[in-house]
Amino acid sequence: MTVTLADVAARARVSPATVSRVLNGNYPVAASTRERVLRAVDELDYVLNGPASSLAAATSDLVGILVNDIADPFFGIMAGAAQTAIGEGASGRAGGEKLAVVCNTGGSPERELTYLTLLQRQRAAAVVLTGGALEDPAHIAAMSAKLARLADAGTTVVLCGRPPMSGGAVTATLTFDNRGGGRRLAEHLITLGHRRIGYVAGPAERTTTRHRLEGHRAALAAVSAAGGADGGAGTGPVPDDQDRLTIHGPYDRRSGYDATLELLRRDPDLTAIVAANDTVALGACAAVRDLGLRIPEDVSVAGFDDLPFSVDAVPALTTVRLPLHEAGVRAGRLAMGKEAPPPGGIATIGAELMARESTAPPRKL
Amino acid sequence: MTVTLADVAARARVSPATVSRVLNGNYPVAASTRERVLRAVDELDYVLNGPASSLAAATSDLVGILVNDIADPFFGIMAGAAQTAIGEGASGRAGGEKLAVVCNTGGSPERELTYLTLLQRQRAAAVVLTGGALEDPAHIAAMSAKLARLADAGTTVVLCGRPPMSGGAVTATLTFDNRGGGRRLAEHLITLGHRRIGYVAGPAERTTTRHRLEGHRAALAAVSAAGGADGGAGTGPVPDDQDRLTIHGPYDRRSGYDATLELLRRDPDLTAIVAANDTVALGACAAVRDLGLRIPEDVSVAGFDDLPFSVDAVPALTTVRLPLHEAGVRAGRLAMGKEAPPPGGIATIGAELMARESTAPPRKL
DNA sequence: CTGTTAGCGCCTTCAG
DNA sequence: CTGAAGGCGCTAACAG
Repeated sequence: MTVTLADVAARARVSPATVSRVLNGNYPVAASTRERVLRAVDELDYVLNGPASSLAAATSDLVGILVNDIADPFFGIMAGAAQTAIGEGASGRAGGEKLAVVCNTGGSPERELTYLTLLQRQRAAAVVLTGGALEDPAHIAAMSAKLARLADAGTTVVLCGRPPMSGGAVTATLTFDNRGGGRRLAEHLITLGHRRIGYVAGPAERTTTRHRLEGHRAALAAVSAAGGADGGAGTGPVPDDQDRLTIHGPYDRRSGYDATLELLRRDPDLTAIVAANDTVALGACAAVRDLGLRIPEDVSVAGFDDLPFSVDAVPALTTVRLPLHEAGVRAGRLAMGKEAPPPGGIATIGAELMARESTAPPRKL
Repeated sequence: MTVTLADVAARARVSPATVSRVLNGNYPVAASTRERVLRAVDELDYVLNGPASSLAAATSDLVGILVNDIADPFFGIMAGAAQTAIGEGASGRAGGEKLAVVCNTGGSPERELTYLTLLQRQRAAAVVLTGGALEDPAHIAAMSAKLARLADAGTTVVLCGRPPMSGGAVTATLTFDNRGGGRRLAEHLITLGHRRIGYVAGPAERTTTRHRLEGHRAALAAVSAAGGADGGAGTGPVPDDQDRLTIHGPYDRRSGYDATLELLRRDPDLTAIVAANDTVALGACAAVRDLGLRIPEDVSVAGFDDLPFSVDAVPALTTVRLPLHEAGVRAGRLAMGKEAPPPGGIATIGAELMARESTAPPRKL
């Protein structure tokens, strides 16, 4: 029924071994012979049997890219970039094409592990893990173990937009400067004069959430430490119990909407809201408006990530730009071994403040 | 080095065949034996060799989901839903999990074909093609041939959000009513009194683009046909040369921005702009504002798809809702054979008008 | 219910 | 540069 390598060999009047060699292009073959084989392949419409060749060669051309939420452009942009970087470089049709493939964990630790097992089962050539990680110790241990096993089965492991992991299983790590971004964003607001700032954080237990929040609080703490001197420039002191001004929730607009309503209820004097990311910020904006308040005159709002739609928000959203595309491309190249890992295996990717119209000095009281 | 099925068999003191049977769970095995085998699997940390089992069984647990642009939530939502529908149903750890995997073609016909070949090579269990198709005859022929080959190699083929293809290779098709959606959106504008409507279309040669545009024009043609009677209700007659009021471009905000500027230059009396999708509409809104015009007082703007951010646009975007999540889930279930194909293999999925604040009656002249 | 026996289709030494 | 032979790890009939 299905045509095999042997059929091609027969038609080209060579041995199966020769056909294999021209198909893999990793061994010298006479040009005329190659020609003949290629023609036979075409005529027979032959397609290599992946499982068979993976079995024999003990490797496959599968590369897995794990994302937390495929419907979120944050991941879509990185994954698309990585996939492109992995897929290209193979000319024409058959070559050493890798099958770059994205797996959506939905943020579930079980699914993350399951996908890794499935990928291990397929003997994947490489695995790229994107986005923030869960901080649960049990899960971290399970992940480390799994990655270690993948690594010594020959799978390259790359982390993209995720903090470094201990244990030598990871080939390269590209980590975002979420802490620095959070800090710069807070400093921007502080400079504008804000002191009472509400924070709609991402899901608890996630590294991204924690780092952004830490940066934010560090900047505020610096103001408090400076005391009356600097504090006087803004609208009063920095509130003591930051926890009361922080609400955790998922990375969606609903969370931003609900949390903002609650935050403004807890403290109607808030002059600014910082959101976990741009999507959440959109929800926050909607809530502020529904309360009859203006942005930024009454309340400033800021996001994180600088997704494509953020510049078109009204008013244009102040946010922190992460070079998602570049990071994805680099992760893809790293996974393919097309690029040397950074010194120490870890590279930190900068986060740049994008000050736009959704933030302004607080209204004079 | 790596532990194999035989190792597990030895440790559990059974034959390899028995181990295989408990792992695949498709054959009766005594509970006590199963227990013993499972324990051995755990102790040895055994992971099935995918390629080997695919080779022997002549099938694999890979399911491919092809998307045109993974960074676009339109595809992300469908793909995520499909992936979830495919992945679930397998309890615990090892079971008959499918590896649902998304492949990003970037809208390139070559990559679409390449991915199909790669999936064919892996002997994928099913393939889901999402989103609009290219109308190039050569590409259609190549796709039909490729899908036919996949189908008779036992791969299930499902189309999701894509028009039906001739040839019996496709198991099921879920097609969006883009034409009806385009028509209803235009009718909405016409009812409001608009007659001079600019249209920022998607890429030429794509079915989605054509269908939405056809619906739009059909509605306008109906007004023209009605003549002065109905035409008198709006701001003048429907312009003759619709082509002049239509500009094609990619599905991004930049395209919406640039095209809107050009459209308004060509005809400053335009009272409404319809965009190919919501992302494009955002760009159109930005252009309208940058021109110093108000939405919807001076110019109405409408999108298509109803992506999550559209309700938070300012003003909230009038658009056409496509049930992307539901369609994705259904496509996933169809691909897994968990659901019977619709009668005739084809189901049309409705598109619902979401009238919001970005559209209003045109300003009186 | 469980063991035995053959391959699945290809890659990879090893000769020539 | 090319052919011959063995085996990758697993599943699928068959027996028992």
